Amino acid sequence: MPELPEVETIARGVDQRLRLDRIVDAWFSSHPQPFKTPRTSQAKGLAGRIILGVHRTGKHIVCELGPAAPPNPSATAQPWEGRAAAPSKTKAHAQPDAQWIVHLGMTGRLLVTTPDEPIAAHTHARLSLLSGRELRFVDPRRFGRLEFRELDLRDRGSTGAFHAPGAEPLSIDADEFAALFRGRKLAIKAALLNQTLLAGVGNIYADESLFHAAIRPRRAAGRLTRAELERLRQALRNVLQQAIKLGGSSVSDYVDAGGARGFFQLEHCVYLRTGEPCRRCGTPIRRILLAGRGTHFCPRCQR
DNA sequence: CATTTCACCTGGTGGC
DNA sequence: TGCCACCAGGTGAAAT
Repeated sequence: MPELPEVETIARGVDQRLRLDRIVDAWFSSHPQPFKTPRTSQAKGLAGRIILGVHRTGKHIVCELGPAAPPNPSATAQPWEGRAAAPSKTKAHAQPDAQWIVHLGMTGRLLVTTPDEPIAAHTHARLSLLSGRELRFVDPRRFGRLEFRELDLRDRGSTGAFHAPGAEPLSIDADEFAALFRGRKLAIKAALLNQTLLAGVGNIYADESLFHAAIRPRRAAGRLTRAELERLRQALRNVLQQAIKLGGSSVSDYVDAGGARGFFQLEHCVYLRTGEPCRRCGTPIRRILLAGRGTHFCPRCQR
């Protein structure tokens, strides 16, 4: 489900709730698909580690993890009875030396729950935490992926050790943005969806940003004028920022880390509005197939 | 190399 | 109610 705004919302929600909490134990389902790193390695690698912070890159959620053994020897002697994610100065200064990387695929959810919360169907991971809560990964279609990696010495302490390959649409400048599409013959919509060019744009925000930039999805990426590309860059940035403000788009079942729905679906101008009147000109929104994806646009506003 | 197509999954919806 | 076709936020491998 999740594109950049949804993934950002979830990452922030998990970060707020679980920063400086500690993973006590990890359970995983027996389905093989979600595990980019073998389940057993993940379970072994995660157990006992502290969560130093959680952030987004592209459509990936990255949990920065610290050592399993508390750096303060006196803390080792204390039983793990703390209920809150009680931060201590030593913990706060610890450097990440491992990462848990979550990709939600189409239907993945990452939820912070109480342990008594009923286990949803298609739950593939449950991390129990020192605070008594759980971090759960639920994914009916199993397109999501979980990965655990230890950082080598070179990457220690740098929160950027894992990067999505493409550029970040919220921070890319006009020159870099234009360069991404130069000489390319594929449709601009297909280019927007290519994660090695731009990281984080999916079907909803590709369609919505092309509408706001008044550009037809089928236009060849390399044939757009500099002015059109700049319109597109700003439209994309505005749409993504607004969507983050509204907690993402809940089209069918998206919810954030606390189970709350987003509201940006109320602002959609074209996505899943086939046949409905364009919000700007009243012309019925058209749907075509492009790059194998449903593609929605206004035939009058978008040229 | 650039680009397109398809397989991977389950579930919801709407037509008959 | 059942059955079926079609649709769905993503991506990576295979084909072109």
